[in-house]
Amino acid sequence: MDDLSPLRSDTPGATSLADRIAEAIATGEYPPGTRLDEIELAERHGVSRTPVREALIQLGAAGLLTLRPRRGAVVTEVSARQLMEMFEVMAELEAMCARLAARRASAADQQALRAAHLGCVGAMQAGDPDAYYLRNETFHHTLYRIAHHGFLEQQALALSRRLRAYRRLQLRVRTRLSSSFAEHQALVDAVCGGDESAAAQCCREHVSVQGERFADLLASMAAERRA
Amino acid sequence: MDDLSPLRSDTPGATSLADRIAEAIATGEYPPGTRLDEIELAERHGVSRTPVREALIQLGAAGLLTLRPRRGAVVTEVSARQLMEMFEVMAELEAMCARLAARRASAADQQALRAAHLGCVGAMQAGDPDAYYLRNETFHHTLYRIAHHGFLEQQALALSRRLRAYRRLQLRVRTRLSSSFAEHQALVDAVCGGDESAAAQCCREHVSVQGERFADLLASMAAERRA
DNA sequence: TTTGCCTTTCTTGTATACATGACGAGCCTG
DNA sequence: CAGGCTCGTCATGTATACAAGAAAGGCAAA
Repeated sequence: MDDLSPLRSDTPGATSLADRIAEAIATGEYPPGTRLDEIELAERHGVSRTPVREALIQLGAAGLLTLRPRRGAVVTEVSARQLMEMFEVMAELEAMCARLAARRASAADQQALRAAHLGCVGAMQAGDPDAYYLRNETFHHTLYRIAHHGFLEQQALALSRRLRAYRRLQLRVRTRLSSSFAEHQALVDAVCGGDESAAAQCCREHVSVQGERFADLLASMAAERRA
Repeated sequence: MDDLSPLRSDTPGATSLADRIAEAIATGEYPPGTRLDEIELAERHGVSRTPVREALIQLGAAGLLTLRPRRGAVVTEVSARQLMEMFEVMAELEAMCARLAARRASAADQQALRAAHLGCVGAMQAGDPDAYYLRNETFHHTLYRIAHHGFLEQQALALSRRLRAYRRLQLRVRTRLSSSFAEHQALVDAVCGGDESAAAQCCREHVSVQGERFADLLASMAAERRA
């Protein structure tokens, strides 16, 4: 579990209130459009409204919540179009990571990427979607890290967090897993082979495909929710 | 003046407290490393500590401030390396904007970009650095807008805000103005000519050059400050 | 019955009081 | 005299009280 925002808590064990709420959003406990009541959150977490408000503001700044003055906080609803756009930017950031990784990754870095990829494969073969979700996240985070570009890593992680709830929905689409594998494999090969443009292109396609699938899924879910 | 974060205030005239503090950071009133005292800010703005804290948290999430628990908020200090990295990501985002703009910009959009460019030229010829700073900002914001990609525009604006204080320092480097002009001109031509890759490449170079110059400047300023 | 206004209630926004941890000054000791 | 420890002071973190706007429900009039 990665913590929210650069201002990381001093005590590694204790996750911040904002993190816990973000986690609840990511897991779908608070679906998009859910209105978050400050008092309820305060009681649930055993604190007063003040820290709750501060957490909500943080999440609002991160884009996970939409705060309307005097009207409370709701989990940000993103349209299919917006989601596509977010995935497009994510693709570009990851492509930049891939390009840099192909150029800069050390042998150990390459090994880490391969290991993360194998983790995905294992989870896929075990047919464990939850494990795959986590392994896949690790794989992408590994890519960000081995680009050796601190700020880019931060930005990629931030956007990745914001898309987390939607990425989780990917688990429902069974066919995505195997095709995702092939795409990861190509990326690993390109990065380890030092082929910058191939790595970048791989990434763009991989994430873009995800974006399209998610947009479809979201649209169908929205229809489902209305029914 | 653009407002901070997607949660924009309801009353257009009234700038939020966070915006005012951000402005003070951008203008250099609070240089990097400055410690912001909650009580002092509260008194200065005629409010209590609560809204001040909320503003600080917002700015912390945006990256302008670094909040350490129990140790207060300081204006984020970025190293020359970090600054370079931020400009590199900015370049990539702008390149994406340029690529999209070259593909999607309408005649009116192209006209708007040309107009913004002429504004820069006018300010440059008038020898008014402050005006140039504003016109230049408008030019870039216009580019973001005519890419017709809402989320990308948001991201670009956010990073642009974060770099604002450093962009302002550009004014000191006299020679930047004229070379900046040529770069802008090339970008305008590429976008209006619909040449995606040329537009993107232009942007990357333009912003990267800025990044390098700023890194130099920052290093010299840091040395100056220590003396 | 429906529509518009008013009132009521509830939530958010702000202020203030209190608790707690950090930093520094001063003292004691080696 | 130097170094470390302790205590005091102050800023931050949290809780609570109060103010004010928004939404919902009821009442009256058409």
